[in-house]
Amino acid sequence: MVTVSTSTAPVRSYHHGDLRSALVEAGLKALETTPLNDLSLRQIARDVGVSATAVYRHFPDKAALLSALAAEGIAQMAQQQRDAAATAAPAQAFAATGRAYVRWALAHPALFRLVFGQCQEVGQTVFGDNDAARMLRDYAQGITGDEAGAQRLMLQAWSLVHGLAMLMLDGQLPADDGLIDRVIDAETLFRT
Amino acid sequence: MVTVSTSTAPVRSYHHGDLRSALVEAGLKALETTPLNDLSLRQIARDVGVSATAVYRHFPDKAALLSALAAEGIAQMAQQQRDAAATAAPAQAFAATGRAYVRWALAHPALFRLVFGQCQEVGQTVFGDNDAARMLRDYAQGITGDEAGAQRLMLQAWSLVHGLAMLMLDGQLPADDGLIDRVIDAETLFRT
DNA sequence: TGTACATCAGTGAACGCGCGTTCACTGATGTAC
DNA sequence: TGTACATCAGTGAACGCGCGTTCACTGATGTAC
Repeated sequence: MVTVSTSTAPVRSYHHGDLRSALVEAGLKALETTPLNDLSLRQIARDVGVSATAVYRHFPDKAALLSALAAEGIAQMAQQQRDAAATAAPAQAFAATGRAYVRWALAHPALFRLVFGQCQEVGQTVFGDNDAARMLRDYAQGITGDEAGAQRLMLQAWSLVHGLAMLMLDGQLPADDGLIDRVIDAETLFRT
Repeated sequence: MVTVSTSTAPVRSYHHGDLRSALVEAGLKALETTPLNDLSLRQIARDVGVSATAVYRHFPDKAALLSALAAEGIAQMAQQQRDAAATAAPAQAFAATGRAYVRWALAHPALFRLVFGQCQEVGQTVFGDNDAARMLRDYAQGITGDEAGAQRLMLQAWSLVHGLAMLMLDGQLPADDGLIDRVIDAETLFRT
């Protein structure tokens, strides 16, 4: 990350914008092992090999750095869902997207919490302006016919997968892949 | 709470066990307005009018105090669900229990998070040894016939209400009573 | 009924901790002449 | 091709904060004789 420098001069090995990316990358990496509440600006700076104050050249405050991490998380999650939908059989696409949601949450617990966490300025409405969401909406529309029914189906599906993810993350349910498949089951779920 | 004492002697106005109850009560009250992460042992002691160290006469550490709060929360929540199930028409009891789950979460956000939160030693498996859970299991059994189907239905229902509660608490969905009713709808949900 | 004593629920002072953030600074970089 | 200079991304020291917890203590209570 940081080139070795024999002088005591400030490290200038980052081109414009590079430290920002490095901080985001380090933050995401830290979230793989550190609970969200324990993630500190100082630790991220340390991981990158830079003073804590350097962060303030690129983010107005800690919340802004977390926002950047959340944005990255949302993008990653959406990508994974799109992939899952694309590789599944059409009739399975809806359920496959839901399973991808839960699997992503289990693979990135702290980032998942950050994305959906209380931080008002971060999460906003995660869905709605999203390719995956549009695809799901179309799918729901196709099942139910009417728009109100599609809206309801969307909310039920989102609640279901979000709740399953949370219960597993919090240790209320075993984080078991088979269990995910059983709960998110296109055959028995949301028949109309 | 604390009787006025003119001397500088330690306040001895609590009979045996009373300070413990007072601490739990103050903790629950604090959670009505304080986010879970901001709840401190010192603040609870201050609210009761007692030194922070006095807490250690009744709880080995902060986690134990939080455990006591969580236990109280679980009991309250179960009671509310039982009431909801009892007053609903039989065909509506399942859905009514789910709505009570979400409404309780919205009414006690921080306590809800504590109950289901990451704290391993606190939450354990919240359901399973619970009257309400047994009632729901019987109900699910009646709908599906087979045991595996009942198990699946339980998990789907729990995930749905838990997810809805979380999404509303985290500001991803409006905390709207009508929305709860629309999403947890016995007519359209979990048909078999 | 008095007295000696063990118990134990309180006390305030102190500890170390890591945090987010501010401050005045330094020195490499790029540009204008 | 040199030189003067503005810019700005870094620096380390310092700030105040509130926390959970430990410590030696104090003094009211209840009991045994």
